[in-house]
Amino acid sequence: MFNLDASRVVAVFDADYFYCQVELNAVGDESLRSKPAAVFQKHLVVTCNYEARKYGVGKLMRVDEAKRLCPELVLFCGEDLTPYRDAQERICEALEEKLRSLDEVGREHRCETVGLDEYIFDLTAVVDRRLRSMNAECAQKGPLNEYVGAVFPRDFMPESLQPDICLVGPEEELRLALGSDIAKNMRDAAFERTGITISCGVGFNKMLAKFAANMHKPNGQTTFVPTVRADSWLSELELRSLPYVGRRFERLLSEELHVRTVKELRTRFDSPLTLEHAIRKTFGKFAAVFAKRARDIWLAARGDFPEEVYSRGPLQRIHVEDSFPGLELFSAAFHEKLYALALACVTRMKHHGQQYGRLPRRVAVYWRLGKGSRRSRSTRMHSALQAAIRRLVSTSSFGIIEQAQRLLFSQALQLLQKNLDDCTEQRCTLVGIGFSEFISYRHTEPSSLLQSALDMERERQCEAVFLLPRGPIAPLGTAAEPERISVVESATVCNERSSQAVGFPENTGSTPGRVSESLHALVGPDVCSMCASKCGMLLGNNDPLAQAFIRNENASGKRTRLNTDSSILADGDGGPVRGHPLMGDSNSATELARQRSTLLPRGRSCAPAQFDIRLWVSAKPAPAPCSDANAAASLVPSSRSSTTATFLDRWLRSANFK
DNA sequence: ATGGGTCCT
DNA sequence: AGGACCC
Repeated sequence: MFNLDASRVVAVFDADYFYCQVELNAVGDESLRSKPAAVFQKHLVVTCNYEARKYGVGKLMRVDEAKRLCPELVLFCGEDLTPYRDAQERICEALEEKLRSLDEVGREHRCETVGLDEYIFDLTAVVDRRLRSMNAECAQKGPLNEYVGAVFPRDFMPESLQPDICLVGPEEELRLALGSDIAKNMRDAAFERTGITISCGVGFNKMLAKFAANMHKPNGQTTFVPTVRADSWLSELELRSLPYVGRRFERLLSEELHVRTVKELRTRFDSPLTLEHAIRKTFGKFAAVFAKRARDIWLAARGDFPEEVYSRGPLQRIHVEDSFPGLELFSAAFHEKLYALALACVTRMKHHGQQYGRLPRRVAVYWRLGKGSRRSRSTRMHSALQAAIRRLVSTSSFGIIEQAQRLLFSQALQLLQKNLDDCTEQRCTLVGIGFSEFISYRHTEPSSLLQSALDMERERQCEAVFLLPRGPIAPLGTAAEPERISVVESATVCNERSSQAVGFPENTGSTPGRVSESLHALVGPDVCSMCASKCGMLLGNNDPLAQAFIRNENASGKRTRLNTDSSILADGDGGPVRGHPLMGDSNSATELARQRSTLLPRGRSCAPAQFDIRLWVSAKPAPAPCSDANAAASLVPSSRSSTTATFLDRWLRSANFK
């Protein structure tokens, strides 16, 4: 029986026959749009519209087969994903903006994307807001569960069976219904803006919402209501239908544990631990990997899937590849492919860099020999290539793109030769080039981060909120600032990846000299001095770190290194740090520096690359009743949050981030 | 399979 | 770097 967490409402949006819809929208010819159509890559149909499906055309079918089934099939080549990425961007924006407009307090919402055509939103906050105002306004009217769109299982199961029994309370059902209304509005908004139809599922978690999204396609919407019948529907599924059960996992579960269906898994393992132990005992070298999923799978088999909705983070890799029947390594044709890929990769990098202010540090090559698996090698970019990409992104004159293309081609070729020169003339069936390990040289995120901080403060419902894309972060300085909302900004230098891995406190020990050094090396003096001014403004002139940084910049203008924490300590005058929202009024500068220096990981060289701004909002619950009324009053100054808000508002205006 | 993506080990 | 997962 279901025993699921019903505290969230999640919507999964799935654009219908996505590539094909994008292509059909792009052609002017109205009459073409009603014809059977498909998008192919190489010899495969990768997606097709419902007209084509009537003929039996399907995904991953060979093009010749599809043509045979449907001679008048309209075909589009979809090997270049640019138009689909553009469409994705516009759909995401439309959905996100609509949700913000539906939110009574106008908060920003970021979706999670899966592939290019799937968008997932956590609607909980908006739904709960609505519920509260409904309760306030019309508590008398009684619950009105007006679902928008279809409802599973009610609308999908024969009526002849006994009445179904819902497994959650009326308020939970109402929350789903509110979610379905919000989702419908979002779909309509996206269609108006982009002309793309989207199917949608609403449920208490990503898994149930995804099941629902697949139930009424195309251009349909379904809400998954957990009922007795829904539960038995779920129990009949094959394990492969559960999230994270792929081909390998399915095979191991079947061969080693003899479970094939959700029902079998439910009855065989009465707790996540028994499943985990069975996996560890029998899965051999895969034990470690799949044992970790045991709890998720066990819960998923019961309709519960606690995984949160991840907001879309920055891209981790930009990569282009091409496959072919077989090309002799390092032949002229092979070089031509590689050269063309270099152009595609550099072009993508240019757009991404200009839009998000990011530059890559590593370059990778990918290849496949014969029927083997895809291999890869990566290396740090040559400085000439780095410089070329930097110019590519920050200037607009012609000729630069070709130079970047040539430099990328040459380093990719080198990398391939180093690893493949002793390879005896095998057929190469795939090559690819990619950039990774990005650094930011300009801020596009902070303004939305700040907006979120303001939103959160208005809402006051969070105990602790971190505003990084992902990953747990321990609160900083909570001991020193109990029972109030505070906003902390900090300059951080770190590689984007390690910043996510390490989290906030460790990286707070930024050493200004390294900021300066790496910024100079990466983006040149112009951007560097811009960052310097922002840094000073952000940290406030009372911050010893900022002072040291600015002094360092002003005095030398180049890479003098202010490298040790002790030098920062020495810079602190020990006086009170006033006006710094982190420290309040009671902490000394030396204390701040001490905290930071102890937080800095010893001997850990995380290549200082990114200059980043982090915000930290924490709203502690009211303190326990205090017998001393004066002491209580001093702990919780009611003006504090409005001071913070004012500070933030001012900051937002002055920062002038775009 | 295609041409991408993600995260974890 | 490779291998699991996702579309």
